[in-house]
Amino acid sequence: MPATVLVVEDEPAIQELIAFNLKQAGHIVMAAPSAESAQHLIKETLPDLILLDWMLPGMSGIDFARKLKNDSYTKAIPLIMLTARGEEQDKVKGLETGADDYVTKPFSPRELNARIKAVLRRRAPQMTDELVDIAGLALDPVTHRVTGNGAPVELGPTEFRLLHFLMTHPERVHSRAQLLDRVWGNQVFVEERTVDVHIRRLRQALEPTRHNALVQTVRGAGYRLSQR
Amino acid sequence: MPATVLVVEDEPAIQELIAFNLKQAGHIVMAAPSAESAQHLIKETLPDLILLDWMLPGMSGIDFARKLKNDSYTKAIPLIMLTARGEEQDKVKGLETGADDYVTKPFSPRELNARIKAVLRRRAPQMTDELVDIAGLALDPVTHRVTGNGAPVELGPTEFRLLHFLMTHPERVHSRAQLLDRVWGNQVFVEERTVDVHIRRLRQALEPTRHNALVQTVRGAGYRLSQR
DNA sequence: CGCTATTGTGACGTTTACGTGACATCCCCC
DNA sequence: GGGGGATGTCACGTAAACGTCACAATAGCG
Repeated sequence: MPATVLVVEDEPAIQELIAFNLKQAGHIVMAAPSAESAQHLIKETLPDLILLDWMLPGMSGIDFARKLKNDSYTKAIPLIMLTARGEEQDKVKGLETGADDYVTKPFSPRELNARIKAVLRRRAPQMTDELVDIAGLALDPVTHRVTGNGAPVELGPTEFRLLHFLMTHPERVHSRAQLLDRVWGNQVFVEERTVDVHIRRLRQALEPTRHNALVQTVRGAGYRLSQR
Repeated sequence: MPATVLVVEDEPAIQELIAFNLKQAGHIVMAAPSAESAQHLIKETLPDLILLDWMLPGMSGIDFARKLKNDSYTKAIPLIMLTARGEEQDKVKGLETGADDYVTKPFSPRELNARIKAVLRRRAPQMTDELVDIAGLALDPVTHRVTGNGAPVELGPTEFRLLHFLMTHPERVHSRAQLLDRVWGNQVFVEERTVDVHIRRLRQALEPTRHNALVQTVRGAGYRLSQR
């Protein structure tokens, strides 16, 4: 949930205000006063989100936005434009910047945070919402329910995500590092052995329906979910 | 017949105008400035109606409409296209892609509301007006009344909408963010924990008839309405 | 058959998420 | 303009979930 946000804004006061708020919300903030200086910052750090002021010295925000959306390297980065009231009617009209949202100055910190959250949520990697069923073990991402041969299985959030990932990638060995990446998220610092503990908890929960045998240990490599 | 409407429109001025009018008419409004950003929003919130601008940055409104109508998941959602004057010759094309109606810019709020009402009446008998009954808990959207085993249940407006949404989308787990989108509207900036408070008030109101057990907490995920 | 690297397991302290009551504010109707 | 319901937010308590460790068990290897 904490994201790296690049703020491209030439007015120091506004820039600092935004930065302060974003930091409060737990995000990592980078700042650039112009499009030019923002360029290599983007290439270097690949922020999760860019806040781009409409009016900038040098290359305007519009042109910069267009440029970003034309570059395959930066195209996927969500973009929120900051516009001042009065600029919208004429200038926004007909533009094809590909911005994901707009915030009109003056804005409240709460509004900004909400919009950021919304934009980040929308590009969230949606794992398939389809029901997975392997050997009588069924996991439904929509209802968040797991059943073994019809009998309900109780899982904690992490065990649920772990099982979901294993079931959507069966027959394949996953190292602890890979599991940490895909199940925990790549920006967390946890011991690799923690995976073992959660695997155990998962097996324990699957024991009543004998489905625990599906979760297999591959010595020296990691874990695997397999029917055989 | 309050409905949740998604407005896909890239010009903030027009977007805000439409949103204002829809809210006046009692609808819940969500907005997205592009087809790409609208996609996730649709999957998450299942709006009752989509207002789609003809001209959009990135994927055009036409292509997006076609895509929506080809997806079984979104096919049933009524669609109204917004076209600018001079694009009229394309109306036919728009209707061919599966749009249920079109509105030409500039339009009057009255016209827009009328067309929305017509489309909703024609297309969505399942969501808007029908009485919902789950395990003896009955909710009537028309009379705005809720009864548990015949006994009246007193709810505030927000709790009513919350319960209505949960009852029309049962078994499914809804994150706090999704509930904020669907029950509050995503242009309202409210803390996620507020959902908890309203869930509690809802449970409290349902307590006398033991129907509070229908509202379940799914730790780390959200809330769910279920018989089991 | 014994040694060692690797994994299983139980326990424990800490963190996080949720439930709950209180409160301040807003808004509408009287 | 004032009173009451509705709403959003905060603070606090509790219970579940988490991560880590220590030690036991196991498998693989020579």
